[in-house]
Amino acid sequence: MTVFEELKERGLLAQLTDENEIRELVDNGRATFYIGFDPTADSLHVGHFMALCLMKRLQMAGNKPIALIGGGTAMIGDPSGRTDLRQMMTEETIRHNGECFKKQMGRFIDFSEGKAMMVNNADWLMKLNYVELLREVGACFSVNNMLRAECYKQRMAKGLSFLEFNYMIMQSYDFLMLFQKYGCNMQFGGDDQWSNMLGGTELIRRKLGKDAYAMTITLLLNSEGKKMGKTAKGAVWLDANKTSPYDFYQYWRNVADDDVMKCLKMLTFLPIEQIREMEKWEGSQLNAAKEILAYELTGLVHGAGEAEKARESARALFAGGDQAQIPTAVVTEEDLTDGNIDILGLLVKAGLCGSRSEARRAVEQGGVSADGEKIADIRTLFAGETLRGAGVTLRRGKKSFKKVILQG
RNA sequence: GGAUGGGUUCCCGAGUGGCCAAAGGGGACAGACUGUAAAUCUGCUGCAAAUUGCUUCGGUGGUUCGAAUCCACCCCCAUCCA
Repeated sequence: MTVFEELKERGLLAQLTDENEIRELVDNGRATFYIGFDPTADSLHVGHFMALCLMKRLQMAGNKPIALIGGGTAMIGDPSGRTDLRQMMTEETIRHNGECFKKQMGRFIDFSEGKAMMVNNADWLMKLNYVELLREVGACFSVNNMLRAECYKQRMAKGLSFLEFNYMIMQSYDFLMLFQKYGCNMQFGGDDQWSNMLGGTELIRRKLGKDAYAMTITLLLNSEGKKMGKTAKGAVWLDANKTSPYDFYQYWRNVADDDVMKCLKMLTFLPIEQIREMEKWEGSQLNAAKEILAYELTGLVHGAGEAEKARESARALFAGGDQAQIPTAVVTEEDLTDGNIDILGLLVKAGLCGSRSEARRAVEQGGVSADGEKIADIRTLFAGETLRGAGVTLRRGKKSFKKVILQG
């Protein structure tokens, strides 16, 4: 099976400018392609992960990836598919975020010896001259066409600033620069980037009379049509400090039945034959598929060791077993009053509840237990000494656990 | 620059002097049922030393015993006109 066929089989491809040409280039390792990542946060998230996986697959097939850090485009903010304007970020934040991105990407993509490269569009965008740009590039864009672009649709109702309107032009200019500098003949990105990407191929055709190609990756939506990798608390991050390996594991362990196979196909590197076998599973058997999915992804992002630990913790908590791997929180003497700490304070300290009020409700509704014993009284006290050594395993609801240990 | 309509809690959205920590819906959280799934039913959803107190309705001042609600100024958004 060729790379292209595999990508297709896995359902990763959404829109392509020229399927045959792209298949040719990609299957023969002749593509130099780029994917842009705007450093809008200090960590990559699941959405970026899909793109990185695609990069890796294509790299393994001999194509050359360029990871573009959008240090310049982040100064503007992509309005595509957004309902409101992004918060403007300072140059300093953007630079910091860019550095974080760089570090994380190095773990997925091999940047050694010309196998891949990383560039930052701040290098050329920041020094652009306004009038020059308008004459060189602005003349190639039709406002009429831009306004028709799908990516602005949502914003036409709520309002779109001129700043953001220019995003497409910046991204198109990136493609032109990469084409000229590095012979980059292809751009990949999320499906919401389609209009922006077409802007680039169009610009290259107009300025240079040459063909370049664009292809989008299917947005990973769950069965309810929402973007995956988002929780109520925000994105599922790849940085272990922002989303712990255990929480990351649990996110995938808990996907809906209807979404497991799709995730396995699109996100893991398991052989497609093996996934096809699993497709026959149904009912509670799917639970096993979810465990595989969670284990595989945690392994890819945090390493096999962490995946193993997360799986053990989960099994321990849900199936009863070795509890050594449960995520822990630490309290100190300062958190004690007269040598004790009450259940509400403990829940808050453990990070299981956001406030004492919330903790109170959790207890009152019968959702809290310590070492397997349900806590019924909100005034329950824990002597500091009982938290030493093995500590106490707190549970809130069905799925939130924390082991609390007293230190110092 | 002018006219009109707006800004309410995580989101949508009601509320136009006290009965308002603020209807209703969504989401989230918890309970029952389950397979760590979905659906369904129930509870719950500002903070706290918790039958009470404190902070919140774009911002700042003011009127009033009392303001999300009235007044003044300001900021922001949409629509139409220029």
